[in-house]
Amino acid sequence: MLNQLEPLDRVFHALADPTRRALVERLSHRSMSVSELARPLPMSLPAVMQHLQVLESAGLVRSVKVGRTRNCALDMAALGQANRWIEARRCEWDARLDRLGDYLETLKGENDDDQSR
Amino acid sequence: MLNQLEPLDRVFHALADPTRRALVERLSHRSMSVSELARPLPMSLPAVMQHLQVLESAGLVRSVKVGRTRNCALDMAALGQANRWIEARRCEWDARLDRLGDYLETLKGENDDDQSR
DNA sequence: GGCACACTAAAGTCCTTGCTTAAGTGATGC
DNA sequence: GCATCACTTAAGCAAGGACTTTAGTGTGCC
Repeated sequence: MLNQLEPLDRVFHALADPTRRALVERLSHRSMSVSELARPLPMSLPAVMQHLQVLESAGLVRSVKVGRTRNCALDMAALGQANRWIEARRCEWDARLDRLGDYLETLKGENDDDQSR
Repeated sequence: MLNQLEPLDRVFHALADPTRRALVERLSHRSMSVSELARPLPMSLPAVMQHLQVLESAGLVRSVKVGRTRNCALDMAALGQANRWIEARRCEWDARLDRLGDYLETLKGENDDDQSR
């Protein structure tokens, strides 16, 4: 990774970890505090914090400190970015299949011409 | 990462690298040989091979050897998997917003009741 | 005030990644 | 046959990731 970390790098990297996906999954139901998120997980609280920092720097999670607790909420925008990249690939893929289909149609047409001659 | 690598882990991890996304992007236009994929990239051919192996083990790319060249093609199925995971999060998020909306409606209704008394 | 609670920061360890170079292997073309 | 082309394998290495433990910091409650 020679170049600056692009947003998509951070988003996909954040989602590549099962613990972080589990956090996102639970936050998609409702927002929670750090310790509430950490409670069911088989690791230390600092570890969970670090995962949350990864998610936050990817833009997937936003958090605000209220008193001594930090409340974490999902931010769908970053997920939307990832989604759009994937959708763009599908579009190009479909366009490719269309071109292939057109090409085959052309071949078929030429073949018909040959036969009608 | 204590547990076995889940499919989604591999897919998102594969997509987290800009070089690999570029490969997927070009393969979404048309399939290519390894050296054709490697030509524009500023790294050695073994490095590109390793990226392709990551993509292939994630199920994003399939390849067949024809003579002495290996032809690589995109496999949309794995991308679909990633897409579905993201969509599922969005659904849950929307459901959460609906519940919130219902709750606010309920409050409003109760408030109206109070006023009509 | 003072104790507990909810984080936060720092340092250290071990494993994985993303490259590199060098040395194969196995078709293709003359 | 033999050089060339298109990979393939292996080894090595610097950097980054996923934890840990230990030691703070700032709030809330009695």
